[in-house]
Amino acid sequence: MISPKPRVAVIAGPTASGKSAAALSLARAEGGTVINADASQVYADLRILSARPTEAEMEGVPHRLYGAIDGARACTAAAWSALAKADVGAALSEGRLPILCGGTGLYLNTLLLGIAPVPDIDPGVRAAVRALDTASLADALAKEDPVMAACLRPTDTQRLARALEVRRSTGRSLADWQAERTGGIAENYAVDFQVIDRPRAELYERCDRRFAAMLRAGALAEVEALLARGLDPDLPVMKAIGVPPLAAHLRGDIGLEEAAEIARRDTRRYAKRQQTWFRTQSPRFTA
RNA sequence: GCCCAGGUAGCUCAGUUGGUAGAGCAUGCGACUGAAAAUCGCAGUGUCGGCGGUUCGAUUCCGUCCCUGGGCA
Repeated sequence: MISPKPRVAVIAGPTASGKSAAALSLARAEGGTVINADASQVYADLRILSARPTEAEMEGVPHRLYGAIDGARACTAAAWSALAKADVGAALSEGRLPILCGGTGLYLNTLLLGIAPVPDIDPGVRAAVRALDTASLADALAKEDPVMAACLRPTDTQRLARALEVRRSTGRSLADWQAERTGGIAENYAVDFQVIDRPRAELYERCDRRFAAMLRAGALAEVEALLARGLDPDLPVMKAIGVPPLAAHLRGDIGLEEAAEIARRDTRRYAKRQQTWFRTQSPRFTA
């Protein structure tokens, strides 16, 4: 006797495509709980700049993982996945439809398909690795893990650092770890995966308009408050789109219009990357 | 009206001691396994302001005209 798998909805797509609105209407129609799948919207410090839905918009519909993590901490794909997994289960046990909504493809793939079961990295190792510059990372990795070094470009700072910290902290190559993927939930559910997209020009226009609205809504004050915390500039919150240029403006380094220009540009680039991701990296589920 | 500085890729500019040109940014395409709104890769484009002249050959030298900016009147 096979019981039908519970349904889990996923609404993915590039930024400013209208995912949140789509998730809301689905949630209202079917009694759902919206679970954030966006790497920046998880941070409490980024309400405006991450385009988190407002209290008024969320009215009457349970929302999870929006602003759930303090900006002083770095979320990760696996950490988010664990939280989301719990919220999916909780929603189902309440008889509600879990609706994963967001634009971070890596997070969604981690939750749905699993990820290499690499243990936590030793903090000392991590600190030492991240202190290295790109060339040193490439050199070190070539010596300590030639297999991974061959897989990566010698300019890809972030992946080089990840590969090196894994090798040093676990004694195994990341290539070995990645041969395995664990923790994916897709098999246990009927995944209703949909990508919301729009023509490039229209999407870019929406991005531009939305950034102007963010400024009107107090984006500068949000960045000012963030800066006042004196956090490590390498933290994800500090690197979210719009934060670096607005911070530069608040420091008096660039004009507001220049800062806005950079933020709009970065948003457009990001939207493009997301379109490529969802086109080529989305899991295919057959109903 | 005169003098000076410029007119080269969508933008800002570099360059060619004469052999039809290149960076950055933008744009397009892509990669993506624990920082992913991150990190990284690839690609295209030009009547080199117009018209003449010199030359085997002019975007480059000369003349002239037009346009822009600045200065002087």
